[in-house]
Amino acid sequence: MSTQDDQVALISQLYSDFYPNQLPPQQGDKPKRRRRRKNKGESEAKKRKLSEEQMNMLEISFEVEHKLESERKEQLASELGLDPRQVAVWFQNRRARWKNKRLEEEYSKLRKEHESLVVDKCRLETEVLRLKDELKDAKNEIKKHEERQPTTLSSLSPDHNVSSHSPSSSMVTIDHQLNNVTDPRELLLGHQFGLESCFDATFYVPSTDYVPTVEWLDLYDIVN
DNA sequence: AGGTAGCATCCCTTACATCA
DNA sequence: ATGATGTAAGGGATGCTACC
Repeated sequence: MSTQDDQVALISQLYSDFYPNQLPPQQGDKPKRRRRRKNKGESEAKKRKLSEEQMNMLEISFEVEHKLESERKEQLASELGLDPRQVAVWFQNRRARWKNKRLEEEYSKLRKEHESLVVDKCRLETEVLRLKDELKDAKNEIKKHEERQPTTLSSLSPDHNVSSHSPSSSMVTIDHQLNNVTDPRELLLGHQFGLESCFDATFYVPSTDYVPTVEWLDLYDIVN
C-alpha cells in the first residue's frame, strides 16, 4: 500500500471516528450485539491490575514483537504467573492503544501539513494580485507614453514601429495569461499537483474580489 | 468442492479501579 | 460523592487452516 493510500485510509478512518453516525443503519445490517451483564455477586475473579513488574515485562515483550506466538504467550504467562488468556488480552488491548496513538500522531501531522499549505497558498495569491497590479500600472504608463509621443515612435524603423505598438511575443503571452486568469489558482498551481478539488472543498475563492491574507487566515480559523 | 470445527485476532463494549 | 480516565476482560464477527 502506498503512503497516499495509507493517508486516504487514515482520513476515512478518522472521518468515520468523528462522524460515527454518518450512515444510518441499513435494513440488511446484522442485529445489534447482545450485551453482557456481569453479575456482581458471581465475579469471584475480580478485575485485578497487573503488577508493575508484570507490566514492565509485557511492555518489553511488546517492544520486541507486537504479535504473540502461542509459544511465547505460554512462556510469558508462566514467567509472569498469569493465565495465557490474560497475556493475549493484554496484547490485544496494547495493540489497540498503540494503534490509537499512531492515528492521533498521523492526524496531527496531516493537520500541520495542511495548515502550512494554506499559509503558502495565501502568500502566493497575494503575490499574484500584487503582480497583476504592477502589470496594470505598467500598461497604463505605456499607454500614457504612447499618447504623449505618437509620431516620434511611429517615425522609427518598421521593426521599431511594430515593437512599439505591439508588445513582444513573450509579453503578449504573459499578458494574455494574466488577463485570462479568473481564478488565481490556475496560475499558482497550474493544475499540476491535483490539489484543486482539495482547495475547492476547503475554500470558496471569489474570482474578482481581493481578499487580504489576514482575512484568509481569519477565514481559515473559522473553517477549523 | 463444500461444510464445519477450532483457533486467533480485531473491534466494540462493559465493568471496575483509581484519581482529581 | 462524583465524573473522568485508564484498562482488564466479554463477546460478536471474521479469516484461516485442517479435517471429513
